[in-house]
Amino acid sequence: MQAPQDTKPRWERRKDARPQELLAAALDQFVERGYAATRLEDVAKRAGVSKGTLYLYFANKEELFKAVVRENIVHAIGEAEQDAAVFDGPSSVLLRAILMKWWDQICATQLAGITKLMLAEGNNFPELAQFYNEEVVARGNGLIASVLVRGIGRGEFRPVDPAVMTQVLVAPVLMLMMWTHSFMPTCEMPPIDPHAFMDTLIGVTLSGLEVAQP
Amino acid sequence: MQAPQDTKPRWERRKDARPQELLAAALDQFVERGYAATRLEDVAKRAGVSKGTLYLYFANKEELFKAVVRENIVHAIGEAEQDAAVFDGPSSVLLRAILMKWWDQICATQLAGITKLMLAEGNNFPELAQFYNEEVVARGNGLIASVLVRGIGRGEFRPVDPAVMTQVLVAPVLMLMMWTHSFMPTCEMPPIDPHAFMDTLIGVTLSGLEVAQP
Amino acid sequence: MQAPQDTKPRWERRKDARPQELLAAALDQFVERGYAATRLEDVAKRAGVSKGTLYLYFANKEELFKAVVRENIVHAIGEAEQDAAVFDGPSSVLLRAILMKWWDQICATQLAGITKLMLAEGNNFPELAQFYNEEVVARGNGLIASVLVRGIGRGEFRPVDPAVMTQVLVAPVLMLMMWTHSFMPTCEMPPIDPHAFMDTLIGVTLSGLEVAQP
Amino acid sequence: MQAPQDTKPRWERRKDARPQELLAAALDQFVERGYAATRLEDVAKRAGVSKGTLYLYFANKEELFKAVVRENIVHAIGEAEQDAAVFDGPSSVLLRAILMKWWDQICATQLAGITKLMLAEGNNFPELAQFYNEEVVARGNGLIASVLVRGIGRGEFRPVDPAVMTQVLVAPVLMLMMWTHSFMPTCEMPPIDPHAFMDTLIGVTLSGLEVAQP
DNA sequence: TATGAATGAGATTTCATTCAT
DNA sequence: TATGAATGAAATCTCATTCAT
Repeated sequence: MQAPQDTKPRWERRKDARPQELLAAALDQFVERGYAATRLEDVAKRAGVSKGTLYLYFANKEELFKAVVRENIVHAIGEAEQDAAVFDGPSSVLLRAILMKWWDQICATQLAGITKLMLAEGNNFPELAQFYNEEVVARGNGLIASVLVRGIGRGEFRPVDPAVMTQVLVAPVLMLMMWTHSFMPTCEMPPIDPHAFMDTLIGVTLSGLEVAQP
Repeated sequence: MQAPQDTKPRWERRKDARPQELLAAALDQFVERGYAATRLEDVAKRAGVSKGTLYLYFANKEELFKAVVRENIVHAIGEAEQDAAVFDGPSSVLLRAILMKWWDQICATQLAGITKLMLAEGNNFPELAQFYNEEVVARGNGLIASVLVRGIGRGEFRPVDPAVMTQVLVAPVLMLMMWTHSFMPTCEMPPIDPHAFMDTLIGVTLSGLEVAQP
Repeated sequence: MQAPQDTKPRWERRKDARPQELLAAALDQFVERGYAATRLEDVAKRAGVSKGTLYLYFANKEELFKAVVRENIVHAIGEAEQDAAVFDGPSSVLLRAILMKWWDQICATQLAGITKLMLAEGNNFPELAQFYNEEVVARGNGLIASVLVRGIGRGEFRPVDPAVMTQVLVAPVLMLMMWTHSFMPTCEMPPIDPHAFMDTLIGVTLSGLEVAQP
Repeated sequence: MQAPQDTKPRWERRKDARPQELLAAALDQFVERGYAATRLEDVAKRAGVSKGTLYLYFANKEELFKAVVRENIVHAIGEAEQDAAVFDGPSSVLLRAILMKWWDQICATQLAGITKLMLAEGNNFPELAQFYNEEVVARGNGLIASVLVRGIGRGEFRPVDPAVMTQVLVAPVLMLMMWTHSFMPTCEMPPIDPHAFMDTLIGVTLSGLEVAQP
C-alpha cells in the first residue's frame, strides 16, 4: 500500500506530517466549538497525541490558531496574489477568477467557520482580531482593490473608488457564506444555490463596472 | 419619610425593579462579550449588586440568559402575536407592520446582538440553541407564516408555501441586521440605509405576493 | 473569651483578618521553600483556605510576594523613615537606632529569609528583583545615607561619601544575617553572638565616623 | 580518513569527551539559573546534543548535578587531600596553600555559584543537601581540621579545638565568596580586594595559631 | 432580601523523563 | 551511541456556584 518511492521510515514521515495533522485537528475543533471553547486537550485527542505534543509545535493556543489561519486562509490569499501578479488577460476575467476561488476554497468549505469565529469572538481576543484583520481582511481586500485599479488603469472598468467597490463586492459573499453555513443548525434556511448566486453577483457587478463597448 | 403619592414604600419598588435592572445589565454584558465570555461577576457589578444577588433571581447563567431573551425578544413576539390576532385590516398592512416592528424593536437595537450571539455560540450550548429556536425562531417564523396563511385564505395573497415564503422574507432582514451591526469592528462596511432597504424589501415582496387587482 | 467591646460578628472579623492570615502563611512558605518552589496551593492550605481564595486578595503569585515584602519589610522601612524625620538628637544615636531596629525586626527574624530568597532567586525573576531593589534596597540604603548626610551637615560626622559609607555599614549586617540563618541546615556554623557583633560593628564604625571632640 | 597519529578514531575521542562537555554545559546552566530553574533541555542545547543524550550519561537531573559537583569540587578536595598527605613542611605553609587553592580554584571561579546554589536551594532538595554536606562540607572541613590536628600534634599550633577553628577559618572565606559574587546584580557592593583579604585573613589567623617562637 | 467570601473543577502551560528508531 | 518526538504530572490562574451571616 505504500508508494514504493517513499524511502523514509514510517515514523519520519509521521514527524514531517505531524504539524499538518495538528493543524487539521485544530481547524476541526476551532470550527466546531469556537476559539474560547476549544480546549487544547481536545485538539490533541483529535490528533491522537498528548497535550504536551501540541506545545512542541505551537507556542500556545493563540499561535496555534494563527497557524491554522496562515496555513489555510493566508496561504490561499498568497496564491491568489501570485495568480493576479502573472495574469495577463482582461481584468474582468481575473476578478471573476479571484472571487470564485475565494468561494470554492474558503467560503464553501469548513474554513468558512473561521470567518464566523472571528466575527463572533474577535471582540474578546483583540490580538487575534488584529492579526486577522492585517493578514486576512487587509490583504484580501487589497488584492481585490488592486484588480479594480488594474482594470481602471487599463480602461476596462469605469473609474470607481476601489476601496468602496471592494466592499460592495465582498459584502454579499460574506453574507452568502454565513447563509449557506447554517450557523444555528436547527434554524432552517431557504435553499440558495451558491453557484447561481455567485454567478449572478459577479455578472451583474462586472457588467456595471465595465466600460460600455461601442 | 415616603413620598405620599407612592403607594409602595421605596424598598418595595426597588425590589420589584431589581430583576429588570439585572436583566438590563445582563443584556448589555451578553451583547458586549458574548455568552461564554460573560462573567456573572461583571453582570452583577454592572447592575450594582453582588454576585450572590443574581442567584436570588436566576437559577444560573443559562436561566439568566433565557430570561434576557424572554424579557426582550419573546415578549416582543408575544405583543406582535396579540396585534396580529386582533388586527382586522388587509394582510399586507399587517405583514408590513410586523416586519417593521421587528426591525425597529429588535434588529435596529442592541437586541440584534443576541441574534449574533446565538448564531455565533449556539453550537456550543445546545440547550440554549433549542430554547432559542423554540421560543424565538419557531414563534417568530410561525407568526409571519400565519399572516401569510391569513392573506392567502382571504384571497389577498397568491397561494404560496407559507414556510418557504417566510424564509424568503426573514432572510434579507437577518442579513441587513448582521450588516448594520458591524460584527468585526475593524472591517468597515459600505453604508446602507436600513429604512430604504426595509421599505424596498417589503414593497417588492408584497407586490409580488399580492393578487393582481383587476 | 471574646473581648466584650468587640461588636463585629465573628466572620466579619475573620474577613478583615484574612489578608493578614494569607500574608503570614505566604511568608512562612516563601521563607521555607523559596519563591519558585512555593506552590500557591500550599500557601492556601497553610492558611486554611482554598486555592481560589488567595486570588480574591492577590492578583497572582508575584503580587502575593510583593505584598508580603510590602507588609513586612517596606512597612518597617517606612517606620524608620518616620522616626528619622522627627528625630532631634545626635546623628550617631539615630544611626545606631536605625541599624538596631533593622537587626531586631528583620535580620533576627524570619524575614531574613526573604533577603536570602532575593539573593538566591532574584536573577530568575527580574521583575521581582527590580521591585525589591526599588522598594527595599534603594529606600533602605537611602535612609542610612540620609542620616550620614545629616551627621555630616551638622558637623557630627567626618565628610565621607555617604553612598560608599552606607555600603560599608550595610555589608557586614547582611553577612551576619546570612551567617546566623543557617542556609544549609546541616552545615554547622560557629556560634556568633549577634548582639555583640552588632554592638561592635556600630561602635567601631561610629567612632571612626565621628569628628574627634577636642 | 583518520589522522594517523591519533590512536583512537575521532568518534571514539568524541565519545570520551562527551561527558565532560555535558558537565561543562550543566555547570554553566546551574550556576546561571540555579538548580530548580535549570531545564535539561537548555543544558543539552548548550552542549550541542539532544536531551536524550543527557540520559545516556546521567540517570536524571539530580545525578547530573552530583556529577557536576564531583567533577569539579569533590575532585579538587581530593587533590588537596593528596597534597596534604604527602606534604612534608610546616603546617602553616600547608594550611595557607590549602586555603589559597580553595580560593583560587573554587571561590574565585564560576564554581562559587554552586556554593551559592546550595545555600539558596539546599532546603528544597534534601537529598542534594545531604550529598553536598557529605562530599563537600564534611570532607573540606575535615581536611582543614586534619591540618590543624597535624600542626598541633607537631607542636606548631596552639592546642585549639580543630572543629571550631575550622569554622573560624572557613566562615570568612564563605563570606568573601558571597561578597565578591554579586548575588543581587543590581545591589552594588563596595569593592574588596580578594587577595588582600585572603592574605590578611590567613596571616592573622596563622599568627594567632602559631606557637610563639622564643 | 442581600451580601461577598469561599470553593473547587477545569483550563492553559511547563518540563523531567521515556523510548522507538 | 544518539536522537528528538512524545508523554503526563504538576503548577498557575479563572469563574460559576454556594452559603454563612
